[in-house]
Amino acid sequence: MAQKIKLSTIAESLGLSTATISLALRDSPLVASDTREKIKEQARALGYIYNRRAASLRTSRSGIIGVVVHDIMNPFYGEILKAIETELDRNRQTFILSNHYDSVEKQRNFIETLLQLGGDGVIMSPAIGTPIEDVRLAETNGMPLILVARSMEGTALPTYRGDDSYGISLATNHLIGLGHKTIAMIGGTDQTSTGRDRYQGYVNALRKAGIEVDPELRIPGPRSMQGGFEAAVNFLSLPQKPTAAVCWNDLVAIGLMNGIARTGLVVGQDISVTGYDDLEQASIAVPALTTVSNQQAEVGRLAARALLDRLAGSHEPDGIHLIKPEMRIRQSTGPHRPRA
Amino acid sequence: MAQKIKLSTIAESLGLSTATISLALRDSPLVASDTREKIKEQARALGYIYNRRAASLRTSRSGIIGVVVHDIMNPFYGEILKAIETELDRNRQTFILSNHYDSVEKQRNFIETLLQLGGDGVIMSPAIGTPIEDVRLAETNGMPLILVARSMEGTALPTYRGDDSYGISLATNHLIGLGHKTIAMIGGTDQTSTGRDRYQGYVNALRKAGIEVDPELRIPGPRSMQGGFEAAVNFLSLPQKPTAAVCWNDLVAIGLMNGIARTGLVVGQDISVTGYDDLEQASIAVPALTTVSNQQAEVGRLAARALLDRLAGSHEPDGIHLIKPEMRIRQSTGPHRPRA
DNA sequence: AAACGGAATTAAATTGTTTTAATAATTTAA
DNA sequence: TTAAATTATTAAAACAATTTAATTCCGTTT
Repeated sequence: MAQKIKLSTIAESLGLSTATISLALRDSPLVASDTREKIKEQARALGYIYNRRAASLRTSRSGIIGVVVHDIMNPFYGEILKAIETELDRNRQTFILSNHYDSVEKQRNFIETLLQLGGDGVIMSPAIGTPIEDVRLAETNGMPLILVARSMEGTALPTYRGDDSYGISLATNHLIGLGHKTIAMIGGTDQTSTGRDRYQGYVNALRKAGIEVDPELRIPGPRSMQGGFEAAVNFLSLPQKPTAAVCWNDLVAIGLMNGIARTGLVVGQDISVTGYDDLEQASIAVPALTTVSNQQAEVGRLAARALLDRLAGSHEPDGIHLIKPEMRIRQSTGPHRPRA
Repeated sequence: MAQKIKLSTIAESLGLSTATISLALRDSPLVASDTREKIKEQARALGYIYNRRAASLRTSRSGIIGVVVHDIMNPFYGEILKAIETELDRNRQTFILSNHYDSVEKQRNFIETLLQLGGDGVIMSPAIGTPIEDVRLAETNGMPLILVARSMEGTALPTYRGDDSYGISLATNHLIGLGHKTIAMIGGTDQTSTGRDRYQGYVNALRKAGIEVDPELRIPGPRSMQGGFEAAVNFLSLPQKPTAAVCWNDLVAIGLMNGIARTGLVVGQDISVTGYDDLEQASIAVPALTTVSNQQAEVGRLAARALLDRLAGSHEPDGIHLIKPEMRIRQSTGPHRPRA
């Protein structure tokens, strides 16, 4: 409970001014190197703690960057966040994390809080239905904004995400190549750009192969393991008797596989299933999941880099940057075999 | 890029002083209610943004609470975090989240950053080997600290976690009750309090049942799905031919089950497996996982509550608060059947 | 000895809010 | 009417740093 140590405490104890202390602690060449050392030593000895809010009040730079995504517990975002964290850490920026759970209001609250704290910038995966004003709010207050994983219509904001349409077409083509003709698409929503892109990729691949698109084979649903698990029953009782499923993501795929396994059918033989994302869990699942690597780490890294560059003054052109996904073939897919 | 709107901007535009504006915006009864309304309206119209760092410089309250755990991507912590988030949100506190990945240095950096930002308090799940000075650092600078999920020897800090010893003994007793005698314990470490407690619970249950404890049956390892998956081979080739495994947590258990399934053995019949935590995934796994609910949500909520209460001035007694876990019996465990 | 130049240090203004004590304006009581 | 009490508003001093322009202190050079 000793009184707070501040610049002036150090200054007085050494018979110097706060200006000198401030400069010295930030390694300014303006102060003689031996004084500098003496000051740093004293700061350490006294247990001085730099007061960022006082500093940032003066400099209007806080070193805080906000990151808001749908759900940090979702491993897909988790991997992106890890990459962002690494990149920001390396540049000694503090980051504040939040979920918006697709609530526009929660997202706006976050942006407001960040503005109040003097945040230097935001990386966000916009909530479904994000109004353009919320983006403006950040911008007009001088807080640059980068989008990640999802894009937003009607803005020219710098955006980093996987090429979903291409990625899903990879998975679909893989199944077509194995002889499957009745391929369902499980999970997810059409309310996000990602959703529309993924569905489009699936449709495109089928069309190109001359397979007719049957809207009944699209089973939307939660993007979670639970969602996939619950979709299994619907999927298996479709009158079209699909022999393969393209899933929204790995979580849905694993849930679906578990659901199918409960009925005694063998995934990879009776039914083929593909995932999306290539989470850590994908290679461990039983059977090991054929999926598409969405390059989360790269997406996150690029987004963070883009923000840091912008803060450093460089002004790269805005626009959507699509990262190319890659196919990972494992045991959950196999040659077509008609269903009983 | 219009100039910053601050209290004085509003003050001038209305011919009042900043003092009045400041008071009005915070609903002080000192200012007449019609002036108050006029001021709020004007603030809205001008797009005023409250500058928290200026305010907190004056009040030395920032509204920021730090939370640092081993790994936010780990669903176990995820569920705790979600509960903390809910509770803090409700009290309009901003929270800053970080992983320490059991690096004492990363953890200390976090504490320091938080101090610099004027954080009001910290909730942490201490990294393995956290030195007492790091805790003192927070305390001597007036930042109260609450431990969650793990405890720390030699401190009387308020701590909220599950009763691990009791929880694991529930699982072990369940297996003993099914007739199993050779029960391995898979995953985790003995370097944390949690680790020691869990091992103790296992040992106690065996002893009480008159079963000799064989240290060879303890296979420590990473607390991840991958860890469990890789432990499967070791587990199955133990000369003692265990028929059951108590796993560190659900992730390890699911990994282990997957590993076992790859060899053709059937979990729940040939081998019984228990998890710990009762994650969402547990009930979906194939077979559905018998596990122990660690009451994460309750643990997180209580920890957040404790911190908020402390910040509000109440001084509840310190010490460890153990939350009682509960058994969830599903299909991954079954009656003893000797191995070939 | 005066003038100069460079290096090291500092005075003082600034950042945007909160708060206390003081003042001004209004109402009530005597 | 005046004094007292109440209500509304504000001046000015914090809070802890940064930064610019000014100052002091040297040793050199003329």
